[in-house]
Amino acid sequence: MVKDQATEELIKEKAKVLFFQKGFLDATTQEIADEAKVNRALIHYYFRSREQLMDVILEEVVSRKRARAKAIFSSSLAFREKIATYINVIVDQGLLFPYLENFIISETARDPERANFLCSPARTKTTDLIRDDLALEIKTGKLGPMTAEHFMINLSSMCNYPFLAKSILKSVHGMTDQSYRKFLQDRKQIIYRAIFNEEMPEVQLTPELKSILS
Amino acid sequence: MVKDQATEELIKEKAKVLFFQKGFLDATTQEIADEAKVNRALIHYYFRSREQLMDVILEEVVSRKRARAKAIFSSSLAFREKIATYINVIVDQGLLFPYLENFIISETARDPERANFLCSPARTKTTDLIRDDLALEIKTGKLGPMTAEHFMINLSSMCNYPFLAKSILKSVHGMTDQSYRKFLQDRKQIIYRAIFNEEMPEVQLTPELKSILS
DNA sequence: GACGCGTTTAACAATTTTGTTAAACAAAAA
DNA sequence: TTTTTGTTTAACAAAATTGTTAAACGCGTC
Repeated sequence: MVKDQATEELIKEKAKVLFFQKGFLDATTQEIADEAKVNRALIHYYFRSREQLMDVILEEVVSRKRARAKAIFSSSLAFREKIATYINVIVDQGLLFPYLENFIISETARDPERANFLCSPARTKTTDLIRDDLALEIKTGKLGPMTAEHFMINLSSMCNYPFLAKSILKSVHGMTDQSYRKFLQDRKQIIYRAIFNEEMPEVQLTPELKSILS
Repeated sequence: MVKDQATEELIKEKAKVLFFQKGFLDATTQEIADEAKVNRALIHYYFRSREQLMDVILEEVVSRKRARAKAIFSSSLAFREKIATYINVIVDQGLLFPYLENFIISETARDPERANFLCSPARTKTTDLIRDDLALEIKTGKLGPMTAEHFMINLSSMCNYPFLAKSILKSVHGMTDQSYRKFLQDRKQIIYRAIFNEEMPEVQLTPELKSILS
């Protein structure tokens, strides 16, 4: 026999619900166990320690994020379509898992070592995948001069920050949950136009790409 | 007699060092006491509970942030100079207190109630202070159409996110502490150009404004 | 049915962390 | 000098949280 894949997966899934959807970023092992309706000791049985459970979850979610980005940026889409798709995917994911970015940010801030082995510079970087396209945009004067790094960080800043600062934004601008969601939908257009100063195009995704991003 | 202002202040100051500069976002009362070289019970004597100490610190730092923004955006500077100044101030503050944003984000995420009484929509909002200027920029075609809210959030996203994601950015792009600081300095120009698509102007601050922002 | 094996549970132990309190201390007031 | 008031300390208590363990359980196999 092997370890019960189902239970192990259940624990991870329910922990993710707590972290990414309910926003209990410092949920205790007991709270995780409760959410999964299992005995707390099982968490230690399958993951040894709370720390290791966190590591597994962090690794999974960062991998997935990276896989998505890679799929988009190495697809056959036109450059601006890639960006449009990226914006759509990030914002949609944010709406689905509102605290996922908070989790990543807070875990990597708590222990920067984690970031190192999660995103070693040796990996395929999205910045490398867009460098040529970006250079062309800049050369033809369609975009101001900047490195691929700055470009990607501008992009992900505008996509992610509104989720990180959710409570503040909601209260400063007096938004309800509903108007906040509407606001985030609008941002897709806004972000694209902030970057390219033109309307965001409709993008047809290949079924293959669609499935990777779902 | 009154409570010893000096000791109370010392505790707050040292707590801020831990939170904002050293990045120990979940420092215990003992660690705070150690940093301030005082007995842990003093923290309870002056602030009653850890929670209340956190509240006081959060309130102070958000107030100060808001005061700065208000000073800039109600100054006599030209609109684009205001933005240039804002970018400079935020990035410089970030370099000085690298984890300050992490603190605000994580505290307001942990308990959204806090955000409500920190930034009630009744207050003077920076968005209101730029609305007219922004409308003019848009009307004259210098800027794509967007609300003041989206504009401000684009701006603060690009200013703040790089600090929040510090560890990830450093490790993805293989930066040292030094090259990361250089990178952030460069961003001032980059952010300004991303918004206005032109070089950032030199701004002369009035001595009064200078002192508020120091 | 008894055995073996992975899974699950309840109970326990250890640690960490917060909060309380009584007493010591320092300095100004009486 | 004694008293009073506010400050600081050490010791204690209580709660929360993580990690361990021995026993119970379910189930397929001998």
